[in-house]
Amino acid sequence: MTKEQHRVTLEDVAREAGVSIMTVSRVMNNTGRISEETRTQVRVVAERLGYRPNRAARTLVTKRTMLIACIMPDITNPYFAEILQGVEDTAWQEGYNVLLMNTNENPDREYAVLSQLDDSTVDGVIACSSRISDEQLIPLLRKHPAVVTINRVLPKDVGSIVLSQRHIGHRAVLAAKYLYQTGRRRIGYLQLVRGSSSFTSFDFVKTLEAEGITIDPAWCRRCPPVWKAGYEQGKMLLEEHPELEAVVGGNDLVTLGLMRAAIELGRKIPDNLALVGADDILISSQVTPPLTTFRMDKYEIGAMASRLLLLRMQGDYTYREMFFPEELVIRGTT
Amino acid sequence: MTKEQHRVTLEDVAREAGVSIMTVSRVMNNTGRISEETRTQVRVVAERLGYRPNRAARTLVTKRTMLIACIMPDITNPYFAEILQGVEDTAWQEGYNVLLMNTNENPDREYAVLSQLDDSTVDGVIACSSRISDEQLIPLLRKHPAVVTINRVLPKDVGSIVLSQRHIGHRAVLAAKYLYQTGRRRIGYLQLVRGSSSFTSFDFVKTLEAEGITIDPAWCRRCPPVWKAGYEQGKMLLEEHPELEAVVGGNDLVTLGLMRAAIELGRKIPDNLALVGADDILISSQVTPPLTTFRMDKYEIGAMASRLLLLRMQGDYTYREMFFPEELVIRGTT
DNA sequence: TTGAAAGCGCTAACAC
DNA sequence: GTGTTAGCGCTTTCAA
Repeated sequence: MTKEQHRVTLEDVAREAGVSIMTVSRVMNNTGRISEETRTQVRVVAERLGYRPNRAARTLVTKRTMLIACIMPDITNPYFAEILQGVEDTAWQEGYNVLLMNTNENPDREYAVLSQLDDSTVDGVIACSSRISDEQLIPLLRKHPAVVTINRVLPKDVGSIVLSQRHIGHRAVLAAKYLYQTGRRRIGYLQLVRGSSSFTSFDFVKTLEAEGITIDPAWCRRCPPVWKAGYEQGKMLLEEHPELEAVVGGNDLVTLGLMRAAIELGRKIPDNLALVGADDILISSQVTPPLTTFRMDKYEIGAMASRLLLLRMQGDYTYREMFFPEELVIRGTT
Repeated sequence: MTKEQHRVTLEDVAREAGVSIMTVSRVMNNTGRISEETRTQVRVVAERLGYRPNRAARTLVTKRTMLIACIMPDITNPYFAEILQGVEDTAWQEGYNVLLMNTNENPDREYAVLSQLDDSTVDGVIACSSRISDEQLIPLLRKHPAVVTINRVLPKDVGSIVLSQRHIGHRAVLAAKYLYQTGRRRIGYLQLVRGSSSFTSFDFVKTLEAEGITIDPAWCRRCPPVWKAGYEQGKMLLEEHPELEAVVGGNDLVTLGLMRAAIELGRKIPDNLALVGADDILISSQVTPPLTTFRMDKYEIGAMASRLLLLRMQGDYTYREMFFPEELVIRGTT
């Protein structure tokens, strides 16, 4: 396309149609009272000239960008990809486009992204599974007119929230309890390292202790939330602690990484080692043996986040908290 | 955050700092010659007031949005997720944000998305694995100042392209030839249905015939590019044609769906049925047996698309064509 | 039902 | 080095 081409503006259409630019503007936006005659006339001319409203000009005066930002730790993690799909579909249906800000599990990048963002860029922001601390996150979110977080509790005045587990670490504890019920005693934990307050090994040990389940802190290991790290950290964990009878993973990806390592180390799953994941991604049901994990409606989590954001963008600042229950899916690894 | 809050503008900073708004503008953009003294003075005031440039206003005058659109068939397909990651990382490094337009494998939605987009919304567009026909796609792309496609050939004046196989269907043919070499004769094909010109069963049969390999068209089946469809269509294909010795899949997702169906039907892989996929997603290496498929650098494909787009956005309209070679990865299914 | 004027917040171009 | 002026293309407001 030629770069020098004059962009068709309201003025061009108005001149050509023999009306004022206000009339054209009204026709294009379906606002105000316009005679049927003028309306069609303007429509025809606009069509012929190929008129397209200039988004920046409109935004400058209306202060609405029709854009929302979605901040995600890692879109190559199927868990997040599905959530994003839900976010985007719903936003699209309501006439919004999504600015994707993938942070690659890098807290610094998340911080930079959030700092860069402002209300002249987007009308609202969805922050999914933030990897930065409340101390950093909350002040940044406060600067935005409309905010929804996924998997992060927020002061009620900052934004609405969507959660996929009752409390952080809730699934890990459920998993351990289930493993205990099935007779496993030496239960390890692959804790996700996320730059933000997460459910630590300490929390894991303490919580289970209260339930009468004893966990050796040495059975717990910190691990970045990606497959390769699960494989590497999992291998080290199993080598150092061959006595482990079971491991709970922070997400399915790391659990499957550990499972691969376990198989290479000659462990027989589930007899020799039991495994529980956390978010039921497709791959988990397809490996052998299939992974016991927690299922939740990821698409709907994303869609709900979009809906809650929409409400806020429309001026309804009621705090809302949606909880999507997780369901233990028992498969071949336990 | 209070909605009524007055946004800090250049004027506010200028007044407060006792200079003109142009001086502030220059300081904020690091353009023109400004005395060190004024510069720091302005910076301090801007900082104190929390000044943030208004993106819409800037866009209105500069005609640059600093946004690129990335149109993708399905971000829950790990193949596309990785490409998108490459696109976004590279764009981000260059100061651009990415507008994600996921079309859910729906050609109508892709058409709608592309029609809606214009140069007041984004500075450039990357269309990945378009599912609409050239007749629809090319005219829409021509309206954009800067375009790059992934996996789609384009007239040289429309945009640059990034390809992950030599020709459409190239990998399927390579796969069939490889299967033939390993002794398989009755080779089926799970052809991706994509609303756009794809490599059809007819092409598959014809091309292989020229190589001396005979394929019965009844062994070929059309299939939407998602796991579930691969499972369903795969099951029907195998039930109707138990004589099949091997199947080539249009992508890894459908091939793995078919593999699941095959296992349920009691087929032993690879002895009783051999399988070849097409894009080596993580899951393919983790299933049992691991899938023979083609490997390519998906992240780099996306990153390259961003780079080529950047060149065009900077006014270098040289047509460029990048080809990322695929590599056959032989694993347990053959 | 239509139009004129003003201005959103910024930068380009030119003056001083 | 710094300021003034003139818009970018649109919608809001008010007048006709």
